[in-house]
Amino acid sequence: MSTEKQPAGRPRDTEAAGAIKAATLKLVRERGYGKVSIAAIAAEANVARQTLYNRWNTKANLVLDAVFEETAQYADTPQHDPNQSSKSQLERFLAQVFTHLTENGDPIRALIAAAQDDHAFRQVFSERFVKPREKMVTDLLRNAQNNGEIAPTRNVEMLSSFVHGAFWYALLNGDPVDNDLARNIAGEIFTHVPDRSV
Amino acid sequence: MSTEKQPAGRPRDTEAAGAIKAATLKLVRERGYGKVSIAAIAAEANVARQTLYNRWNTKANLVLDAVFEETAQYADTPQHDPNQSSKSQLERFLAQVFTHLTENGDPIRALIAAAQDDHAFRQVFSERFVKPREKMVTDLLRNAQNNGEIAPTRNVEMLSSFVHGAFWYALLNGDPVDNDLARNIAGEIFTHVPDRSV
Amino acid sequence: MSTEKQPAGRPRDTEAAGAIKAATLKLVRERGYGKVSIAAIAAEANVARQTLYNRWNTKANLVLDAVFEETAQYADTPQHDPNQSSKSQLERFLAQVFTHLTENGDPIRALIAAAQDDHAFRQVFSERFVKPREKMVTDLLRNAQNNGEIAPTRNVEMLSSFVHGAFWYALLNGDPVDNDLARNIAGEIFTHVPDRSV
Amino acid sequence: MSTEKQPAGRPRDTEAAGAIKAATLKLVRERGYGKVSIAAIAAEANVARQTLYNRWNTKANLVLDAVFEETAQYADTPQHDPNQSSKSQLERFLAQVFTHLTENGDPIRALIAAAQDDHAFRQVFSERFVKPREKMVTDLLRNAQNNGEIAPTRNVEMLSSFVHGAFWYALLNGDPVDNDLARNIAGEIFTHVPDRSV
DNA sequence: GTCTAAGCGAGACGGTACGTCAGGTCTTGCT
DNA sequence: AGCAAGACCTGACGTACCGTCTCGCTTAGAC
Repeated sequence: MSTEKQPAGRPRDTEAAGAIKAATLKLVRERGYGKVSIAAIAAEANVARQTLYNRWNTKANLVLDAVFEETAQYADTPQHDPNQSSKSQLERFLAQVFTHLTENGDPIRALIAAAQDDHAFRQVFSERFVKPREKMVTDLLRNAQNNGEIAPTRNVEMLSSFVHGAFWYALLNGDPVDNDLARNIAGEIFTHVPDRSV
Repeated sequence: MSTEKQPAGRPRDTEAAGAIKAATLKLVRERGYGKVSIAAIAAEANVARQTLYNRWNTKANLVLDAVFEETAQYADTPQHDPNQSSKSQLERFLAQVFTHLTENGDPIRALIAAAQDDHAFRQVFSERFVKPREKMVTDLLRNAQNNGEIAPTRNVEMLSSFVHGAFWYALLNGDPVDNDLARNIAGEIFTHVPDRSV
Repeated sequence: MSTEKQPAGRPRDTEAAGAIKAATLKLVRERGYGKVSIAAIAAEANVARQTLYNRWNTKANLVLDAVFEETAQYADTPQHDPNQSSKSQLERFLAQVFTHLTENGDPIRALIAAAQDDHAFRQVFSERFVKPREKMVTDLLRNAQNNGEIAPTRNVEMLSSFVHGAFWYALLNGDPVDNDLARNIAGEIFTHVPDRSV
Repeated sequence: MSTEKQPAGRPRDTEAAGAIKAATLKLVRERGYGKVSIAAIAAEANVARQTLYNRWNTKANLVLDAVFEETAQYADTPQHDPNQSSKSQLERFLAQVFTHLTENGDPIRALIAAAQDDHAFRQVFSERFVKPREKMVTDLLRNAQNNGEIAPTRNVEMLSSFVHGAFWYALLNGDPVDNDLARNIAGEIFTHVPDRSV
């Protein structure tokens, strides 16, 4: 039972949005963000150029939406599993993220790049994409801290920054973002645990 | 007596290159990378557009050169000073880098952005800009490890990644890159080893 | 008691047509034909764009109707008045037409312009607007010829052409279309009368 | 020996202007003014769209130039020939003009139409196209008046208006503009003076 | 009193053209 | 051979209209 009344006028083509996002991801993956024109996306989606402008005011916002949709599934907070060490949970979470990141590396790097040129877009990108992912890791680490897997003196926010920073750094510098990296990050974040005595 | 024979024809205007780089930095700082056209740079430098193309094939390369020149002074490996803890050395080094980074935030973020769209440029940028800076930190940390300020089991490369990743992450997300960040990074990297000397 | 059966469905809004025509004339007079969009007319008339398309298939046809309505009153054949010379009758008729023409100069010039681009419209425009007015003058002149006010050898159709041509020419070239012109035209058409002997 | 110094920079492609004008005339004749886009002209002329914008700011101005060039040859004042009656000279002049007019009817009607929407353009069109032609006829008629072929009481300007008006009227209403019209116009202008020489 | 048919307001849609802007190349005369 | 100047080709941009369409709602006569 929907309480939302349909607005006046012809309703938006329900398939268009999907087709456009799909076309966007496809082309950006194939050619790279900078080499994809809005006209090309519209053509690929079999949609008028204006239709696209009706919904997104910017290529960056469009790509953000497209990637975001693809990505939404990975945005669920990883379940806390008392049978697994936090280290292993982090590693598995990162591995999963990295898989997606490797597939969509180009669009995502393009988004980060686009965000550098447009303050407003950076806000949105941060709000919708960056912060939620950061929070997941922070939560996981805080949990670990509560469990004693991380020393109480550590700054979890900074550790979370280390985690994200490490793979952003790799991603943006063209270094591989893979299972090895996931293992190394997790290993180094939790490595100090034995150091409890110090 | 120069051993280099002057090539035929009019020699290059020795002042042009400097004027162009200065104009580039000025405009990019004022308007942001994406809103500066090559024509605008040439005009600002009182130089023909072609003169610019004679020297750089790309806006990105030009900005890279411009920033690089400004930046060269900060690229010296920090001297190892046995009277200071490595933690304190790292913090001071980062603080110094961050000062420069804050001034030139926009051009540098633009460079990182530009690198995402152009593989070749990413190589050059990495080679000339990223790797040298990374090495300084890695060296510093390795030194600390040799001194016992970092446990021998730690992965210094990954720690270095953490350091750089952390401020890239902050930089690219519009978070402040300041002395606080420097302190926090250094603090968290060296957290398990009390800062004896201070 | 109307013999026309009302067709099924909701009847047309009786006020819409009038409002649209009024809005059309208003806007065309204010901005000029070329700078008025159909959407603007619909907005001005507080009517949906489609309502407009339900009644006219073309901006030109709409303007034609709008001007035609305004103009219908001037389309009555001037009464033959035996107490006035034909010359004076022509002059008065032209003066009357010119007054209206000066008020509605822009829409009418726009109609003539529009007619140049669209053969079908030119037909309609000619049939509904041009020919009737031409006939009035031709009739007046023929009458004058019968009265001996114009030599029997003259070609009245061509003279009528001269009359209309003269003020079209003035109208389209931005020259004033006023009482002076009316007097001059009438004067020159009837000037040869004394020449009867030749 | 040209005193004009070449301006700095790459000189304009000398062939481009001609090619563009030729393409313009060709397309306008084929499709009609309203159905020719600037892009189509550029394509037909094998020239970049921008090149066209570099030289003309408006389709109307471009067509004006194109037609004007084609037309310049007809702009010479007809020589006064004492062996021919002015009536016959006028008829021959009109016949010549009408031939050109029939060939280029569409572009010229389009120019007249375009002039109705744009005040500035109407000025230019009048100055460069209309007035010179009007003057030729006026001169011819004045000459005839001096010769006694037209009564001294006649208003030559108005007669000239009749001549031009008559064929504009025919042209704009889709009536034929041919030798018959030329003969009729000349005949009616000179009607009261027997054409002695013929 | 429902049913059916059409008009209406609103606004999305596929198109076409517009004028602008930027990038990178080229072609002049001058230095 | 470099330089200033500027034209050229290319291609993308965002905007404006056009004429058509598709909704929900309204307004009538027909059943």
